[in-house]
Amino acid sequence: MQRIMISDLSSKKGEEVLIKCWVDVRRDQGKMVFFDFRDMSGKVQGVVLPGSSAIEIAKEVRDEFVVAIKGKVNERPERNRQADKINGDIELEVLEIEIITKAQDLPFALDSELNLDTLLDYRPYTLRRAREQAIFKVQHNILLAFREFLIQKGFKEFRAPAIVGGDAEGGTEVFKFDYFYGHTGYLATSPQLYKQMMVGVFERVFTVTNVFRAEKHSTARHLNEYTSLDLEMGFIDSPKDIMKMETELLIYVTAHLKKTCAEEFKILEANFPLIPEGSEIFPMMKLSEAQQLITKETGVDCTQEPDLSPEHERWLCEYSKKEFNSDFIFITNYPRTKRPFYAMDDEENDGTTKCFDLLFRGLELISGNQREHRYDLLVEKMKWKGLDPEKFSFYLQAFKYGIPPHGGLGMGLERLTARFLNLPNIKEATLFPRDINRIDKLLSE
RNA sequence: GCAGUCGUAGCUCAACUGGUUAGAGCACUCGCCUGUCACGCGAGAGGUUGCGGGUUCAAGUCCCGUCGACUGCGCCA
Repeated sequence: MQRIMISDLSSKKGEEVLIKCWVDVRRDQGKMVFFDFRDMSGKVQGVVLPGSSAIEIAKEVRDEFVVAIKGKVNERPERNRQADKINGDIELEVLEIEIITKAQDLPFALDSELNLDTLLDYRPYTLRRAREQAIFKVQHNILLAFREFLIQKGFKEFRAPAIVGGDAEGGTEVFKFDYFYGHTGYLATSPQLYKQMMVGVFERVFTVTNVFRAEKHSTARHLNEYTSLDLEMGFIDSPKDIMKMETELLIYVTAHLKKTCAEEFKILEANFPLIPEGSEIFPMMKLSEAQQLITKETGVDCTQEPDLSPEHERWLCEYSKKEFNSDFIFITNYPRTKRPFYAMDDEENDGTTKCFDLLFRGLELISGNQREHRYDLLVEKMKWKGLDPEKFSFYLQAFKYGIPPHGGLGMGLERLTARFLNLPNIKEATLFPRDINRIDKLLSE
C-alpha cells in the first residue's frame, strides 16, 4: 500500500489508507486511545477503538514516535466534529500501527512556553513547533519571492565566496585564520566587492549568502553569521533607481506572503506591513532633515551626530507610520565619514554620500548606495579612508577595464523575517544562530 | 566590551522583611477511565537552589568572585 499525505485524507472517506507520520499527541482513554498524527502536509486525529488489535502498540507509542498507520478514513460522529480545525470532520480509525522510530523521553511538550535559551539549546526538537515551522515557512517564502522578483527584472544569481583574502568594509571585526601560504584568510563580512565585479559581467546580479562578523556581541538584532540578500545593478542614474527597485521588491514580497502565509501570520499574531497605496518609492528623508525633525519634536538635539541611534530609528518609524501610513522609510545622505570607501560622494550635499538606509518597524533593514565607479576617484577615496589600494588590486581590475555607473544594497534576511513577524529577538528568525556565547553546543548529559 | 535584571525539579514558575523537611503545573512511572482533542482522576518518583568563597545561631534569600541568560547601549544588516 502506498503512503498518502494527511492533507489528502478528506478525499478518501470510507477508504483504507496508509499514512507515515509523527505522533503529535496521544490521549489514552483506557480502552480506547486517541492520537493527533502530523506529517509535512498537516494533522489528523486517529482513534484506536475498543477491542482493536492495535490497542497494545497504541499504549506503547509516545509523542514524537515515527509511525506507519494503516487505517480507515471515517466521518467523525456528529457531536465530536471540530469545525474550526483542518480535518476536524474526519478521523482515521487505526487498524494497524508500525513503530518506525521511537523517541526518547521528551524534555518538554512542543507547545510549552519556553525561554529563548531553551528554545535554542534544543533546536533540532523545538524547530518542530508549529510556531517555529511558521517562522521558517515565512522565511522560505521571503527568499522565494526575492529570487522570483529579481529574476523577472533580469537579475542573475551568483555565488559569492565565503573565504576571502581581505576585508571589504573595514568597518567591522573580521574572523581571521591561517591556512593559505603567504596570505591570511578571512571570512567574508559582505559579498560587496564581488557583486560589484559581477556588474561588469551581467549588469544586474544578486546573491543570497552567509556573511560573518566577529563582533563580540549578543544582542536582539545581531548575529555573528547571517544571511545577506544582496543586489547590484548597472547603468543607474542615481540611488533612487535602486530605492525604487527595492520598494517594488518589498511590495512584491509582501504580496507573495499575503498569498502564501496568511495562516502563519495568524499563528504568530503578526500583521502585514503598512505600505502607502500605489507607492513607487517609500517615504524618504535626508539624515539631516530627520535629525532636525527629531530635535524639533523631541527636544533632544541630535543634529551633530553622524548617525541615528536605535531609539531615534524607532522614533522615525513611528513618525512614518503616523505621517505616511508606511512601515518603511528611507533615510539618505549619511556623511562620507560613516560610509564605506565605495560609496559615491554627493556633490550637491556637502560631505554626504549617495547612500540610503531603509528602516522597517524600528530597525535598520537595508544599507545601500550608488558606488563610485570612476577608477581614480575610487582609489582616492580608499586612500582618504586609510586603506591601501594595493591590497584591493584584484577588485580594482573591474574598474580599470570599464564598469558602468552602478549601485546596490544588502539586507539581512533574519532581520527582515523578524520585523515581518514582530519577533522581539533576531535569533528566533535564525535556524541555528551564532553569537559570542552560542555555537551549536553539545548538551551536557 | 559596558550597564541593568536574572539564574530554584527535564520544562515553565512559586517560596513575605534571612527562620522547621524548598512547593505547584506540565512531562515521567504505576493504577483507573468507551468519544477525547492541552482528555480526566488517584498514587509515586524526581533538587548539593549555576559554581566557588564569605557574613550569620541560621542563607534559595545578604556580600564578594566566577560562569551563563535576558534586555539596553556601542557597532552594524
